[in-house]
Amino acid sequence: MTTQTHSNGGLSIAEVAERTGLTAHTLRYYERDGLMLGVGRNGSGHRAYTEGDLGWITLITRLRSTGMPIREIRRYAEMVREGAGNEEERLALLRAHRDRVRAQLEETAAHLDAIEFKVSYYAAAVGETDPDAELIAQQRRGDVAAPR
Amino acid sequence: MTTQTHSNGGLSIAEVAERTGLTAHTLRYYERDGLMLGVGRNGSGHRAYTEGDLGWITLITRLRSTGMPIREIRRYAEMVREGAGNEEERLALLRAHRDRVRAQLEETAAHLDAIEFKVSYYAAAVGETDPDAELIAQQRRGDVAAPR
DNA sequence: GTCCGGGTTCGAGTGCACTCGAAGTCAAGT
DNA sequence: ACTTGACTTCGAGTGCACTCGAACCCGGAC
Repeated sequence: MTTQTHSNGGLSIAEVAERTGLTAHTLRYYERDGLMLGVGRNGSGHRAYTEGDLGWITLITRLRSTGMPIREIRRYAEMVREGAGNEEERLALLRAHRDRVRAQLEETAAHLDAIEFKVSYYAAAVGETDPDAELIAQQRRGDVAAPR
Repeated sequence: MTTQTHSNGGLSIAEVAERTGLTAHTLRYYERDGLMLGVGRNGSGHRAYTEGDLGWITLITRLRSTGMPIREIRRYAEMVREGAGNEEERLALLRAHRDRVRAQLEETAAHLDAIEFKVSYYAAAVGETDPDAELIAQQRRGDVAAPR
């Protein structure tokens, strides 16, 4: 059997798992838990994902990996399922998350700085030249621009 | 009773909890789990933290909040407790973590971009002017420099 | 001398996000 | 007809990092 759903009515769970990096178990779990917008079935009762579902899963992945809890994603999914009329609420939810992510990003950057410093310390103690340490020192001094 | 340990022999667990933002429960848990370097006790058997302990807890917090698992912090603490001679191994551990944090930071930044985009989309749909969206658009165009 | 607040140890409980196993179905291949 | 393998649902189990409760102790205030 190919992993393709018959009569080309969509993507099988195995295909979606491969493309998204999630497991089939996790995809079913998300659906059970109300995170999906409604996944269709084919003649044999197998899930048939659309390209739109793929995009939605990508969004879920972004939200999850930036720390949004499952239950908040579920709330968002519920709003989307309800259809037009609650855009303001969706916007508020997304903005709140965006603000958290921004803060988290800054905090992580600060922690990273401290960790870099410690690495430099050990590199010096070990007598090994840390190529990164010198680069960072240059950036701090303004000798070179920070990358990206 | 003040929360200060008697005869000024160090900081009480309550003081450390307040200063670090961790709970007393968590501080005991970290010690039990081998994350600390050896916390002293006073005459009554109460923990008496030093300023050095404070610094170490700060490091643990940074490592934890950047995603280092407890057991890896324990490994690091063990090496520090073993004393001089394993600096190269400590360095390797820190570098590996640093690399993960760098990667994580980039990934989060990318996800944030996508979320910002979605916020702009909804802001436009709602007909509300998103002050941030315009700023970001300017940055993308190069009209203004990105902050910080 | 009794009370009280805050400390102590030990072990069990919680919340989150998966992760897995069991038992059954279904369509295609031989 | 039978086997195979990927799917289905359902519910239970796992790993991580705390988090909490119970039972006890100890030093200072009243």
